[in-house]
Amino acid sequence: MAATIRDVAQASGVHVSTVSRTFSAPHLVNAETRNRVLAVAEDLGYRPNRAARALTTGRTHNLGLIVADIANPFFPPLIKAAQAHARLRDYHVFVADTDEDPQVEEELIQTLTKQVDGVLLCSPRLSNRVIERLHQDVPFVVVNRRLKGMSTVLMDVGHGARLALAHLVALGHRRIALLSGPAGSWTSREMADAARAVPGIELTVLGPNSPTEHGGLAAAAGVLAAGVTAVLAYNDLMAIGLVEGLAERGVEVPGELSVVGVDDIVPGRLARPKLTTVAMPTEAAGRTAVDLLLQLVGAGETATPALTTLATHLIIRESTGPVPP
Amino acid sequence: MAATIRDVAQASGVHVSTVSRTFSAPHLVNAETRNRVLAVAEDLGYRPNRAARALTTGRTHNLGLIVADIANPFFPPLIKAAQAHARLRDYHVFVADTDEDPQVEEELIQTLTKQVDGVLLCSPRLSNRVIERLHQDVPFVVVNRRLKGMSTVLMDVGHGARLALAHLVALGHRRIALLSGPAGSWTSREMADAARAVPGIELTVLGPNSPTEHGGLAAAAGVLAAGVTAVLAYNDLMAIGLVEGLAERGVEVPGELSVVGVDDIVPGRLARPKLTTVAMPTEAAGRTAVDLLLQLVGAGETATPALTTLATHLIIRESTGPVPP
DNA sequence: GTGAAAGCGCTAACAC
DNA sequence: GTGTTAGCGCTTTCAC
Repeated sequence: MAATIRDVAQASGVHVSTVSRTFSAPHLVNAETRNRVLAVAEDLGYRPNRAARALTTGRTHNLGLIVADIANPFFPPLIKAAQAHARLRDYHVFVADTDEDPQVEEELIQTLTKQVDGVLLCSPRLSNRVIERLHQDVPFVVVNRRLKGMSTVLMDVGHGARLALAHLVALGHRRIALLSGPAGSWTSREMADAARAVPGIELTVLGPNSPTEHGGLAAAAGVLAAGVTAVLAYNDLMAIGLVEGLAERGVEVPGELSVVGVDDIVPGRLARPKLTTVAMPTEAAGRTAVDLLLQLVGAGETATPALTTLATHLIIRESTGPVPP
Repeated sequence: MAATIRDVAQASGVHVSTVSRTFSAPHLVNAETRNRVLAVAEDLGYRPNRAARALTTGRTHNLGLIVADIANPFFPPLIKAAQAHARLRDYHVFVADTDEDPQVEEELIQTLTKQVDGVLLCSPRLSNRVIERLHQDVPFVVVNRRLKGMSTVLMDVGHGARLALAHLVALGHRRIALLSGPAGSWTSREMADAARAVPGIELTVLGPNSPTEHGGLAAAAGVLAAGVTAVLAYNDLMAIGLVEGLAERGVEVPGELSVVGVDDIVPGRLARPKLTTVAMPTEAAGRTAVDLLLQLVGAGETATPALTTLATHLIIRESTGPVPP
């Protein structure tokens, strides 16, 4: 059985409140007493119970981080950056995976709510209504989704899509397909809006698709049927799957069809042809999100939501080339 | 402000204990009363506070999962399998990343201890001594590390190494290098032990190396200096980095040198040449670990540690070939 | 079937 | 500088 504050109090001949102070407000206790308490605590292997502490203070010093799919290489750099950044500020980050399921997402948020001081919501799939309701119970920072009244970190994927399309147009492409992502994805809608506004191209929007390798693989037939010469995919995973699907059908990339992804994940750099992609500032997003969240947590009721938009850029590699004759 | 049990009690004209029972032992309360309480709770948006509940019951219904590096594609499938498996049993899994830092690992375990019912330790880097000490405060299941007195899930990487080596020997290789992993890795030691026992080969052990793409890249020079014709790397990431490093030096794989990885991660399948590798049963490991942990949690003090060893197998792809003449 | 009361481990006034 | 006391949100005897 782990030692409690009472055991330490008893063993060191002081009262529990003194032990409590020794840990949460050391300067308020006599150096001599403090040392004795500390020694006894060490001896008994006592560690303050954070959950119990949270019950009275209302502060857990934990943050929750919810992602749709840990297996998507897009998220780990964001997670790691957030964790490292939070740790410097004496906060711990607990990650949970929703498996792209809104129901699970809601359940996880509910569970986390009382065990953390704030939640980082990455690319949520939940409806605005539900998010707003859940928001009443715990501070949120939302990444890659625009929600009024909530602190938000956006990656400027609209700009990224324009860069990608400009690159394709410069290579001579006119008939271009956009492989959209999951329903409910802000990023996907943002890309589509940006793409539709680009003049001089004939855009076909295909989707929604699963934001995975398999989603891209499954989309290959539709892409060929659409009669386009270039494709902008919702993300790199989908782009990689598409390239595979095309290869299976004997279609060469970039010889016969150009493909651009979004995210700049590691596998995109490893695949052949190396993937041309819109790079997303995932690490900066993780750090910024933690900053905004801690700001909210510190401010309490008076918190003012903030919006940060992070820049994206295009990385040209091998999966794009001139339009075939 | 979130509603508490007291708000619900007041609003539905019953006492808190009845509300409590409605949620934790519904069969003990009159159907009519129960429905009224449920309706009021729903109305007020009441959710039982799990942290407070845990304080009295000693059960949080949360599990902690500690990994060295979320960004290593080896872990996500294990994490996802564990989460899915746990959810079916009404448990939530919180993931934390140690960044390969034993100090951080210890800190995270300390923090998690009181907020979860048990911890899944994947490929821990901590010393046995420290793990044993921490184990006194919370049930552990350890994955890929052998610790007496603790429930353990092992992947039979020794057997995998033998399969890989046999494959290389069959291709004519005799001078083979083993790129070992991080210090403190059970997997790495296990591979080395198995490899050293294989007769008829001349083994060079190189390392320790960082279990990342960069680690493999950095090892390329040493591999060439060793004058071997084939390499077995600690994991796929390292193997991929090695292939890159060799390519930079104009050495072709598998033409001039054969490379085998371990793990069977997605990027290994995407890279060119496609990586020959020892497949690890990561998903089964995640599920098994949760089972063992829940068994421990349910048993309380009387828990008996169990050991499960999971089989590995070899996947031959393109990064291995006959020894050059 | 429901109420009353004690208590989980801790903090935070308030006394002294 | 330290002790006393109440209470965070909940469960769990024990009465009734």
